[in-house]
Amino acid sequence: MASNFSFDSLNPAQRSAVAAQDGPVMILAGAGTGKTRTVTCRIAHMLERGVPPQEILAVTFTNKAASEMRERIGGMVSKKAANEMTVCTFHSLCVRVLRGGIDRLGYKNNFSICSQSDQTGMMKQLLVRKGGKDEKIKPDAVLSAISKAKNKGIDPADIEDEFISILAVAYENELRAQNAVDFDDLLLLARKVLSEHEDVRNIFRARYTRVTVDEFQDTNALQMQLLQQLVGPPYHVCVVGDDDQSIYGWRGAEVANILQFEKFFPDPTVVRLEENYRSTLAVLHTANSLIKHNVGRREKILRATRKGGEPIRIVAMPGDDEEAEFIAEEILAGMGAHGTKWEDFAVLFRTNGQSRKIELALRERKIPYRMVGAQSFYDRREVRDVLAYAQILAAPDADVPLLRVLNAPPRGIGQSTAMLATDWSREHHESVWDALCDPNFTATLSAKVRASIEKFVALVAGAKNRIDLNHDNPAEVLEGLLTEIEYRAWIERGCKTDNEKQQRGEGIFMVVDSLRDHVSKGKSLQKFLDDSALASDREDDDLEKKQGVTLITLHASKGLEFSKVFLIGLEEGFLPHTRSIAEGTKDEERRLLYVGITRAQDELTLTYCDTRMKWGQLTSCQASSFIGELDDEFVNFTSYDEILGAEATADELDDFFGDIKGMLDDL
DNA sequence: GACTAACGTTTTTTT
DNA sequence: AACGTTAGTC
Repeated sequence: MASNFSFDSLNPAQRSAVAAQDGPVMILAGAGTGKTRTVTCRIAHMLERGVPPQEILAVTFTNKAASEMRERIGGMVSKKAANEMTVCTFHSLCVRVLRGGIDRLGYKNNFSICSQSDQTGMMKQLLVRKGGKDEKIKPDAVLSAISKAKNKGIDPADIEDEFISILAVAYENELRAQNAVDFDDLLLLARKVLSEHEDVRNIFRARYTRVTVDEFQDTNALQMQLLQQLVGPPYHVCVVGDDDQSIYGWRGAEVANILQFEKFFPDPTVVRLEENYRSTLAVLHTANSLIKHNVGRREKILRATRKGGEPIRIVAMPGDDEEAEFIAEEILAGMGAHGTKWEDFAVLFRTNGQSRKIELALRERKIPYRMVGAQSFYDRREVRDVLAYAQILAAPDADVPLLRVLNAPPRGIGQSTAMLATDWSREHHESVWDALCDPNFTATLSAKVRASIEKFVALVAGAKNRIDLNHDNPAEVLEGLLTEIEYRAWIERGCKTDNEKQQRGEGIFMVVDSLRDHVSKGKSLQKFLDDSALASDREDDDLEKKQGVTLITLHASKGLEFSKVFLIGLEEGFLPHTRSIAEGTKDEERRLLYVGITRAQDELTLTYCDTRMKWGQLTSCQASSFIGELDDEFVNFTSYDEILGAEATADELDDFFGDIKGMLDDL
């Protein structure tokens, strides 16, 4: 097989990772150590050795990562081989398992997947129904508790908190009644099918003889169990990750998977990639000095291949306004250097709310910028509506999407009617759709409402028949339906600005167009809905093609790199975040800062403020205790005033910063 | 059933 | 400060 990579381009550690082809392998890949290159080379080598591409499975965390990996391998070996491999997320792998085998667990094979917003909608209703109004608890909090329980293998009925348990049981019943599964169920049920049905398990074990898992530090307990079902002896499994970059513990990621890998697979070959090609020694030394404060990690020290570098600046700011001004001015000044591009700069922050002032300051100076992952495409109202229409065309029994569009646009079926229909459906153990179709139910309503319901039922049933019986193009049917109900006109009426009008119109168009695209590739409406439910919201090319300074949360920055990084708001309460201190997860906050620091290739500036506007109120802030943990060999302490040339003798400044450093050390 | 006014809330985010 | 939610009114 033709291949386009050579061992010569790899360092010894990377080479041994590529060479370790058999049995369990764990690659501990520190930040910037050429992880992706190593993994793709390893798979390319696998193909070169004659492993059939169909037998290779690579699991990633996001769809984006999956397509990137496929592309890179395609660049090294043949495109054909790359396309014959399975590269996907855990969840889409599970959909593959379940679309074929879920009937063994008593579900119908045309189950629908509950998205995040579907789940929240369902839980909101359950809270109302179960009298959760007085218990001041939010739907998302309940769902997160249920998710954690599911991941730990706890039965909903056995959840300790009684009220959560009641809700969890009701939630499970609700899903079951709608023949729907949530994201956790995908993993849970796939594991169940594989563990309880030897024939299914053997099919998959024979199908995939070589398994690679990327971003292994982000996997949860359930994903680990699934992996164990999927991989049998002789355990040709390779996991890649970095425990120091585990920042998703709050949503169930188990660092234990990587810390105790040998417990799950026997005698693994462990390879450490510690040679960093990304950052200067100054950046790396500072990052190392921070992460050393975490206990119970896989000991590894990143070595810089790039010596020296600009010192790290830690800048004290009087307030968040000055912080924003300062960064904007620094970017302008930095652009003076020859060959510098806007894309070289990134501003990293802990919470999305912190970006606002930065945005304003950049906009004032006409500095182009791109916000990563702020408003997700699939959270947009019109997108959710149109998808809901598509969902009920595929399966009208899905209550959540049905209720969503029942009166959007308004057609005389309001909340009270929706309530009656829901109650009726529960009493008769059927879906809301069934209730709407049931003359016994509609007979209980006023003639006016009955007429509205009949019209709606005819509308949906008609469209569905055109797809199912007539085999019309689902995209055209959906578009026709939207036109008929004048959906777009209704949405536009609710817009305040022309810009918003255009945005919403585009959203509608994009969903329909995406469906049309799927259909043209021979995929079903069902497949389109699966993909949409599992899609990462990073509305792909759009953001990547955008030019400008990057504004991004620390979480979203993992895996990226920038020449010049500003990390703002290094204050106690933000980083570490108040809530994480309460939850006792300060280690993870330290890793978060570590991830942020290691994004920088050349220059790094950390800032903190004395005061900050918080919820419309001026509050005073304290420098983050993490600052005191940084080794100061390559660190330059300074302040807004000093940089702006305020009067101060060198001695005074030394004393001042000596004091601050002393105070921080005492913390 | 639709519209408006007061109210309360506010970490990170993928599947 | 800004957003979404809810309660009250027409």
